[in-house]
Parts: sequence; structure tokens; C-alpha cells
Amino acid sequence: MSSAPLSRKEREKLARQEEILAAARSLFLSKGYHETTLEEIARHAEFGKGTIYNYFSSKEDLFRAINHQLFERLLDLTQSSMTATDSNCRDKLFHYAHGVITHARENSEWILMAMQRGHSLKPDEGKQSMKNFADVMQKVWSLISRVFQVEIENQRIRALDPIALAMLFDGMVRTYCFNHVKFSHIIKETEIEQTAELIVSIFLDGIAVDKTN
Amino acid sequence: MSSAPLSRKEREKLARQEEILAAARSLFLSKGYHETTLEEIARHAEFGKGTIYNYFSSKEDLFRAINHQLFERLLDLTQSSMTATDSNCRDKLFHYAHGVITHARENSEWILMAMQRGHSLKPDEGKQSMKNFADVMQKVWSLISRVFQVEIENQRIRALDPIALAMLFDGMVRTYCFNHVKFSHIIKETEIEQTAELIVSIFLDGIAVDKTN
DNA sequence: TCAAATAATGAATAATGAGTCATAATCTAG
DNA sequence: CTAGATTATGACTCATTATTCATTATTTGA
Repeated sequence: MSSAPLSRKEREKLARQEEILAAARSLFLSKGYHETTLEEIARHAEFGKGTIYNYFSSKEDLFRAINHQLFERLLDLTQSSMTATDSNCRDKLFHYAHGVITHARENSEWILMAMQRGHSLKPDEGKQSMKNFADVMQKVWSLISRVFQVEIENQRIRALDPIALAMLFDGMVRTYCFNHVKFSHIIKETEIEQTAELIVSIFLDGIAVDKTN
Repeated sequence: MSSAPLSRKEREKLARQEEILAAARSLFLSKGYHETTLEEIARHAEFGKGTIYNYFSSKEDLFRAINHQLFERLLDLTQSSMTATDSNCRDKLFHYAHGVITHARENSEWILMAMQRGHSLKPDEGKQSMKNFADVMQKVWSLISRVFQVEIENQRIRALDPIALAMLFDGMVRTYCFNHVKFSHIIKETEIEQTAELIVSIFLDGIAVDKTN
């Protein structure tokens, strides 16, 4: 990826850039895109407003950069969860759920934000970067669905549409995360492990009492 | 609820108000709050911009009124689904899922919109109206959870936290709806009945092949 | 028919906030 | 130390809307 030989100048520039990103991320995530002003971002990052423009060409560019980071992380997580060679389906799903929940606690509203604004963004001219939420989700679901596909072929799960399954599973995970952050006063605090386990268990086994017992 | 004896004047006023609401709803839902201007709403409703202010005190007020309508509908649906005396748990869940999916197709992004902006709204001074998304969801989950509670008492489903179950079930339904509208190019077109059935089936039975067969 | 009352209208106003840029501060190399 | 390069800065510009309100149009009741 990076053939960069690194230089102090550049490292510092990168660091400052990341500082701006962090400030913007935190504000965008908690207040949404439009409710956040560049003034605020600047103040939060401890820079002048003009300085932001030395690092990002526009507010939208900044937003895109943040989305890109978050998308990358989600894709990495999905990839590593689903392609692990030494784990079964249940473990893979658990790893994914656990990772997403952890990630979501750190970046509470990013999914929402990305979705909400995703389609009103002008297309990203920037080279190889992710275009939009739909692209990312398509990749995520595709990765998950392959695991289901294998299970179906081995007749371990019912022969349902694997993409639909991937989407529904992801939906449970995602909505749980969202609700947890948003409605923390309603939802009982539970350990991430327990929650991930619950979701996987419901998805694989259902909630009906096991008739075989 | 309404002891109003109705008068033409008032009926017409109501009708015009509903026309404005419809125009605003359609625009907010497809473009989001900030991307929609009052000018557009007025044009869409075939009124002058100033006229809007004879019916709603501000853009935010208009938004709140729309949210209120949508919240009411969701609550009614949940209530009627969950308290039907002549249906079992599976039927109740199916009815709910079916209703939400139908509603979501008509009002594609309302959930997202409500969530996204919900918390940045100033508190609603208006009498008995719903305050925010959290309140509504709490009621919805509470209604659903009671059904689960009964099933648990009768040992027909596993003894898990009923609120968590309600939330996860709702999460599957809701995310499915959202994805369907948003990523229709990815998701296979299916009948509402089939989808609702699939979700209920996964939730109650899981996707694992039934060992009793 | 006509004078209140009611409703509609869009030009004018005011607020906001993204983006610019001339200036100042800081750094670097010679 | 100093000139030139680089970076930071925030007052300013400017486009965009929400909101107001004086004016016009319509309705109503007598």
C-alpha cells in the first residue's frame, strides 16, 4: 500500500490531518452533517477555520474522508471475520457481530450518518476510494453470504437466499448497535460478548424452545 | 378524540393543511430535512411560500407534525398487531412485519429521517404529542415484548430478555425495509408476504436445519 | 352590493455559515 | 541571522434560505 519513506514534515502533516478528522468525526457523529459548522470543527480541532482548508478542499471532502475511514474498517472486519479458515459459521458470525458492536460503540452514529447523507453526496472523483454506502454494504453482504452459501451446500442451514440472510443478520447486529447507543436509557446494559452471542444464537437457532430436548 | 362538529371552513382548512403536509413529507422523505427548502415545499403544494406560515409556525414545526403522523401510524399498527385476541405469537409477529414493510414502502425513509433529526429537535411544547423517536420506540418494543413475555411464561420460547427480543425482531424488520428501499438494485424483489414470513420464521425457528427431521 | 374578516402572496429582511484571501506567524536552509 | 517557503488565521465575502409583513385577493354575512 504505502511505499512512502516517511519524513518528519509529512508525518506531522498527517498527524494534523488526523486531528482534524477526529474532531470532525466526533462532531458529525454526534450532531449530524448539517448541524455541524466548520467553525465548530476548527475550534474543536484547535485550528483556525482557514487551516481546515489547507487539509481538505471542502466540508464535503472532509465528510467523505471520514466515511472512507469507517468503510475501510468495516470491510476489514468483515473480511477477517468471514475468511478465517479455522472457525465455523457460528464463530464467524460471532466475530463479525462482536466487531461491529465494538466499532459502533466507538463511532455511534456513523452508519446512520453515512446512510442519510450517502446518496446526496456528489460522486467521489478520488481514485480508488469507496463511492458510497451501497457499494460497501454490497461487499459486506457478499462476504457474509458466502459463508451461508457453504452451510447451505453442506445442508447445515435451510436453503434460503444467502444474500437475504446476510442482510437480515447484519440488520439485527446493526440495529442493535444503533439502539444501544441511541436509547441507552431503555436498553439494559449487557456485555458485548453476551449480546453478540444472543444475536448469533437467535439467528441460527431461533427463539423457540428446542423440541429435541 | 374529536368532539368537533365539523364545519366546511374547518374541513377545508384541514384539507389544505394536509396538502402541505403531504408535499413536505414527500420531499423530506426523499431528500432529507436540510436539502428541502420551504420554497420547494410551497411549489410542490401549489401554495405561496408565505401561505405555509399560515398553517405551520416554522419549518421545524412542519417536520414535527409529519413525524407525529408517522409515529401515530406505527403505534396503531403495533397496538393492533400485538393485542389481537384471535392470533398466536407467530401471527402477531407476521402482522407487524407485514404492516411495517408496507408502511415503509410508502414512506421509505421516515425512520431514518426521524432518527437522524429526532434528537436535534427542540422539545415539543405542544400538548399531548409524541416527543421523540425514543418514546415511540419504547412503546413499540414494550407492546411487542409483552407477547414474548407470554410465550416465555408458557415455555414456548427460550427465557430471554423480552425487550431485547422485541428490539432485535424489530431491528430485522426495520433494516430489511430500509435496505429494500435504499438498495433496491441489490436486493431481490420479493413479495411482502414472503419477506415478512421469512423474518418471522428466522426469528422463531432460526436458520439451522431442523434436527427433528 | 359592500365592508369586514380571512387567506394568499412573494418581495424584502435577516441570519447563517461555507469558502476566500491578505496578513501574520513559524519554519528551513544557507 | 535572514530571505524565502510554508502554514495558520479569522475578518470578510457571498450565496443561500428561513421568516416577516405590507399588499392583494377572496370569502362571508348582512
